[in-house]
Formats: sequence, C-alpha cells, structure tokens
Amino acid sequence: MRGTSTKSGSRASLAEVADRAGVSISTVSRIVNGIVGRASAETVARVRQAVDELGYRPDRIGRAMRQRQSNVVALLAPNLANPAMSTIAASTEEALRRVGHVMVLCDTHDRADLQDEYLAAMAAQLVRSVIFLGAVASPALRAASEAGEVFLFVNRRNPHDERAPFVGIDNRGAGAAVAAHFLANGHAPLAVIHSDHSSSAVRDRTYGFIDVLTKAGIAPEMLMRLSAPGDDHLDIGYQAAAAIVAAPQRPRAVLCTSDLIAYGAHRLLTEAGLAVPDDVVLVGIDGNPINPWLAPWLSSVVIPYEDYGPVIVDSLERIWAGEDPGERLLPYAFG
Amino acid sequence: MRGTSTKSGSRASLAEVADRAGVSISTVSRIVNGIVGRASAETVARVRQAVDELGYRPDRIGRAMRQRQSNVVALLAPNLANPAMSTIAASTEEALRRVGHVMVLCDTHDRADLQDEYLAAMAAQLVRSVIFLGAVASPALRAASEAGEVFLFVNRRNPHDERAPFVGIDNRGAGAAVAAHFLANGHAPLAVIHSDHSSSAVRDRTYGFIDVLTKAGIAPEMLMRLSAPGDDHLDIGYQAAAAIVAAPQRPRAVLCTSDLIAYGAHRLLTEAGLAVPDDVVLVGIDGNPINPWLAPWLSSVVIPYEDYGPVIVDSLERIWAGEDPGERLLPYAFG
DNA sequence: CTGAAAGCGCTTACAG
DNA sequence: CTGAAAGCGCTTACAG
Repeated sequence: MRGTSTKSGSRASLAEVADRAGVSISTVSRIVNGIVGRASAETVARVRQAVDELGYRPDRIGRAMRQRQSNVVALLAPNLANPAMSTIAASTEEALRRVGHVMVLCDTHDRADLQDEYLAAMAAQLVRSVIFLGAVASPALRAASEAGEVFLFVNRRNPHDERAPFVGIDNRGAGAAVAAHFLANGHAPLAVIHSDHSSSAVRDRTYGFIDVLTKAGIAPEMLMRLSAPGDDHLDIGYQAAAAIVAAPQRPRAVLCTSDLIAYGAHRLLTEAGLAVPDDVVLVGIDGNPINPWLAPWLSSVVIPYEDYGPVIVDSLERIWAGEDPGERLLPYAFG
Repeated sequence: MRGTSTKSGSRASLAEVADRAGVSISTVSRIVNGIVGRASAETVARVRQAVDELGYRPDRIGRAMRQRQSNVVALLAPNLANPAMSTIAASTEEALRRVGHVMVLCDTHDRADLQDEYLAAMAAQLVRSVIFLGAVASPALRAASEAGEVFLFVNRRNPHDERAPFVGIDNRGAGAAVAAHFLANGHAPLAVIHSDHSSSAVRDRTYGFIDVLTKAGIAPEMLMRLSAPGDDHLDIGYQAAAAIVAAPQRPRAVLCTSDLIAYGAHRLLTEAGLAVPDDVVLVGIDGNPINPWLAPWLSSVVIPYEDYGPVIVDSLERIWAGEDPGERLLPYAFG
C-alpha cells in the first residue's frame, strides 16, 4: 500500500488511483489510455470509479517525459497585430484542442533570429510539431529542413524547400482573378502595390496578376509595380500610393497584396483629394471581416482564414502518421 | 563512462555533457544553472566548453518533471479577433520570453465551460501561472479562488474576488474623463453604449461616465443608456445605435465602451444619413492603432496595451516570490 | 570541490 | 488478466 490518504488540494496521481482501486499502476495506466481489452470488466469499472472519485487527470509532463514528446504544438507567427494571423491562430488553437493538443503561440516579428530562437526553445519543450505561419529564411530552419525535419508551412512556403507541407490558397490564381476582373471592367491603367517579395505568397499574388495582364497585351507602361520598404503594411500602402497620385497617367485600379496595404493606400489617396472607388478602385487580398464596417470602399479577395485550423490539424495528423500531406489549397472568393 | 559517442541528430543530454567534460551530471547541472561557486574554475571552463561543443540545451520536460512546475504560463483570452486582446497577447508573450518563459494562448470565447476546461488542461501541463485576460465567472475559477490559488487578472477583475491581483486601467476614471470632456464642450443630450455588464471593466467605464454627469446635474432623460445582447461588439454598437437615430431628443455625443462598439454605431448612424462627428460625436475606449487609418472620425481613450506585457510579468514575478502584487493601473490618454 | 543516489509521473516490454 | 521494474532528463539533499 502506498499510503492510503490522498493529499487534498493536490492532483491525484496514477499511484493514488491504483491504491484506491486496489490494482497496479500499470493496469490503471492502460485503462486510462483506453486499452481496456486487457483487463476484466470488473477491474475496468473499479478503476474508472476511482478515477472519477479522485478527479484524476494524467500529468502531461510525466507522459511527455516517458514518451519523449509532448502534446504541445507551436505556432510561429510573424505578427499577431495582423487580423489574418490572429484569426488563423484562433482557429488552429481550437482545432488542436479538439484533438487533445495544446498550442503555443510565438511572435517572430518576421525576424530570422527570433524564429531560430523559438525553434530551439520549442525543441527543448519537446513540442510535437512546429507550424510556421509566414516563415522567413533562417539558418536553423535551413539546417532542420536539410536534416529532414518536417514542419508545416502556412501562407508562405518553406523558403528553403518549396515542396514542404503547405496550407494556403492558390495565390497566383488570386492575383490572376483580380487582373481578369480589372480587364473585364475595362479599367486602365493599372497598378499593384505589394509588400516584400521574400514571401512566396506575395510573389505569387503579384506575378499571378502581372502575368494575366501581360498575356492580355497590356503595355508595361500601363502597369505600375509599386512597393515600399519595411514590414508595416499600412505604411507600405501609404508610401507606395504616393506614386499613384504623382503618375502622369494615373492608375484607375490597383491590386494591393493585403487589405492592410489597401488601408494605407486609401489614406494617402483620400488625403490627396482622390475618391475611392470613384477615382481609384482598390482591391485587397484577405477579406478582413472589419471591411464592411470600416472600409466599405474596399473589395477584397476573401481568404477563409477561420477554416484553416481543421485543415492544418489534418495535415499535422498526416505528418504524425508518417505521410506527406503535400499542399492543401483552400478556396478563396472574389467578386 | 556512459558511452562515448553522441547520437547525432538528437539533442545532447546532461549525461552526454558530463561524459565529455569528464565530470558528474550533478556538477554539470549546477554549472548550467549558474551555480558556479561550488566548482573549480577549471571544471567550470571544461563544462562550458562541452556544453558549447554539443550545443546542449536543458530539456525543459525533465526539469519540469523534477521541479513539478514548468516554465509555461497560460494566457486565457476571451477573443483573439479583438485587436486589443491580440496586442496584449503579443506584448505578454515577448515579456515572458525575456525572462525565460513560454506563453500558451487559449481562446475561451468568453465561455465559462471552455474557461474551466482550459484551467484543468493547464494544470495538467503544470503551468507556472494562469493569466485571465477577461475572466468570466465559472465553477472551477470560483473553486480555485476559494482554495487560495493565485491567478493574475487583466482588464477584468476576478468575478469571484475583486481584490485578486489585477493589471488594467482606472476604468472609472476613463469613463469620467469622457464625461468631463462632453460637459466641457457643452454637448447634450448624451448617451453611452456598453457591452455586457458582467465585465468589471465595462461596468466601471459606464458608471464612471454616468456618475460624473449625474453629479453635474444632467437630467436622467438627457442621458441614454444603451446596449444590445451578444458578444459581438460591432453588432452591439450597430443594434444599440438604432435608438440614437430614433430618439426624440437625439444625443449629440456618445461614449462607446470599446472602439469596436463605436465602429458598429458609426455604421448604423452613417447608413441612417447622420454624419460623424458633425451630427453625432462618438468616443471609444481602446485607442486601436487602426483608427487614424480607417476611423479618423473617432476619438478614443488610448489604453497602452502594448505596455501591458512588462507589467504583467512584473506582477507574476511578485506572485512567484510569494508577494501580493495588488492592482497595477496603467495610464490612459484622452484628448 | 565533487559525485552517487533518489525520485518527480508516466508508459511499456516483459514475465507470469 | 495483471503487476514489477526500468527508465525518460533533470535537480537536489546529502555524504565525503
């Protein structure tokens, strides 16, 4: 007997449950983990009763210690202030919880050094998997990728291996859809404002847009490509839009590779006395739910970020089963 | 000797470092944990070299197992889609990381059952502390509070114990400041639109506002109190603002207890043909950074959410030291 | 100044 | 059908 009294206020352990049920901890462990075929019905009932009475919950640390693996999944995100990112984070957290996992959220601020620091810290936590929501190129990510470690990439592909498991949308298709829309409406001249091209998503959106226009015979001088330095999309839009106001042939319609960029462009255009969409049509990509409330002048390619969680978890489960989940492209909606 | 070869690709353990340095794991453990006064300078150097060569990082699970406590802190938040919440989450995460902790983020959706589920799950992870960002009343929170467990409450106080450690602003003062501003500008009639009053923050903002006006002799019929059911602040503002349009004596200025409520009210007022701020002045509380970009018509009490992290961590460290951090009120800015 | 040993809670291969 | 025992990586009280 291991001591018949239960320390009140403290969590019950396997040993205490075993004590109360009058069986060994091995038996309790098996039953708690759903392996009931190897014990008599009576034993199972006694153990379950003891579990209920003591309010037993397995200690995840003990389990992780033994299995050399925790039930924690890390999500490395570039910027939680971006509503698209926090929506993905929330939906992923919920989907993971449903399958018994816990999500740790880390903000890399799009910095390679922070990303590497987190990657090491998460390894020390024995996290089950790491999800990169907007990965940046970094030494540790490259090294781990080359060593065959499998991560899941969301929105942006692995900068060191484009074929790594991916969840996102067909970004080229989204850019192309906006181009087709502009052509169909006879808008010209045109422009695109994009953020940094180190992101595969931004690149694909930009070139999906440009390629359609080029193939349609739009002259290069009728298509402005604009950007601005920095990470702040609002500011990028604001800075880049100055070129629209100053252009000798002012663009009639502009693709912004994110809604935040569109907000920034709108502010500058408005301050310059131009009306949106009467003087300049702005189209964003994201479909921020706040748009109907605060930016009714904006149309946007709607990405179903709130649906990412289940798809992300499904991809993770394939990875855990030793499979390659490949790329999962979710449908976007426009127009 | 425990085996002289290091498994490549796998993390080095204390034993491997000890092996390489030719000392015991006790000695390595002490040195790694900064207790260097109990070893010779030469030993310390040898151990540090071995640590560097093997790239040793302590296994946090092993440590948590032994100490019955992890370096994980849980943040339970009501709604990550609210930018104020994600800003606090990001700043807390960064501040915790600086002191060697890891933050786990959980979205309770303001639901008591989910809050309790997370509370139990986090206990099973041996989390060091739980931070409630917008707590709701719930059985497990009540039980834990009554049992003397110490949590940190942010924005909203512990619904079961108002004296529990708290980080936030002087919400009564914020409401009062807006009232004083309206009085100074001669605005009348007035209104307040608030969300659910189960939150101490919302209650305090509302009554801080009302009390000042009442004391100033404003007649009750000159002060509308508006709300609407549900959790969605945008929708609450939209629904509640209908009463403003319909009022026989239309309010000239309105306090909204959150910026999101103000966005909702603005939409309805605009759709009804009223101009903000020319016909109706709206004042929010939050100071969402997006306001200058998308809601230049809104003035707002600015709460320094991005500064919450360090204050939250400071309060946690006091709790860990066995002290009572009491309440920490950060400065808000208005006008 | 240093190390052997116990033990945190769990899972699991093995023995019966 | 059930249990004793090993061991995951670490910290720490204790012995020398």
